[in-house]
Amino acid sequence: MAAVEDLEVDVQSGHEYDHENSQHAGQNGFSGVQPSANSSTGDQPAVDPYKQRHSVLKRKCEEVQLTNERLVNRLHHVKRIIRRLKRERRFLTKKLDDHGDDYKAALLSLPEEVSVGYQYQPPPNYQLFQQGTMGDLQSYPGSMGPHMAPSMAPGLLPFPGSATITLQASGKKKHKQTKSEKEKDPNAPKKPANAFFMFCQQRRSQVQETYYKEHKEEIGHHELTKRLAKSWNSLSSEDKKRYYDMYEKDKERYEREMREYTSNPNPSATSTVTSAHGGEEVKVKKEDVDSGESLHIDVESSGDSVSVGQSCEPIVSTNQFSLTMPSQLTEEDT
DNA sequence: CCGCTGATTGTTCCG
DNA sequence: CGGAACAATCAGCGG
Repeated sequence: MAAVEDLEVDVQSGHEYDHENSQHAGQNGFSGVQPSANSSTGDQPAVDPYKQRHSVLKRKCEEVQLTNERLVNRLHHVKRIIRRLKRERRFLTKKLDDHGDDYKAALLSLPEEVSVGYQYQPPPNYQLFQQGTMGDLQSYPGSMGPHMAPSMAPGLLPFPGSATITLQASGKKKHKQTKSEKEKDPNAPKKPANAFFMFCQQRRSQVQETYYKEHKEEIGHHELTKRLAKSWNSLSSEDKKRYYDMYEKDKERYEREMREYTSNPNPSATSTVTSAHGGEEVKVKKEDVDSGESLHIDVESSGDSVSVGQSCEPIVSTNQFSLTMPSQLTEEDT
């Protein structure tokens, strides 16, 4: 990658030019083989300068290829580390929740510091860990033990920002051909939105409003998603439980619709039932008049299951609450 | 104009 | 078990 920039090579010496020297070089970069006053070309008539150049370039290409392979390996390794650390985080937060520890306040400052400079923050016990006085880390689920800390050292991620971007870009990547190509019926019931998505649907407009008040401009959707994720992560477990319950309700809805869909794959019937999905509920509450009808239809169509209707109510009520009490919600956001 | 991308977390499914 | 896909959202961008 970066080695491509340094392809100006002195053929005779094999050394790379620095940029100052290369200014004296010929325009084609072949100055090393150009006949000069001092070079006695007659001494080495058999050596083809182009072949020399070719071999040097070939060597350079191999080096670049090697570097790329190393980077790819490193990428896989870092991805594994990230997964393990996520597992560890889940484990630790669960433990802290079990102990009733108020760790959320301490966590709030961390993402900001990380987001500003992508500086690696060693965990509190990192020094103890390095000194070998903390063997407890081995008991973490998925812990890599002694290998974890060195691999997360800042020196191993020379381009912190780019590393993150690369991971995310490669992480998402393809939803092109594999599963979706099999049979993606547009009339099939939508998958249930998970707890975080439920949370997003509820809080999206609030965060948008808050941002607009603060910055006098519309929030970008990526920034919006980041903020939602941040506030989701700072949510207490009982607050999250609300949304997990909503997910369970929506899952019941999904399973019910799937049963109907598999037994009677009638496009018109299923499409109306699908409107009970969480995403529709959010759209609904934006438009006052239509919302009444939509909500009504949702509850009616759900028939025996009151669950969908129940899951609707908190959303609407919270949103109304947000409109009347914006200040408190702003506090919640921050 | 249509379709893809990205930013996020959590769940499910497949190899 | 790991990783991909997929749920919502929509501005921005490319073809």
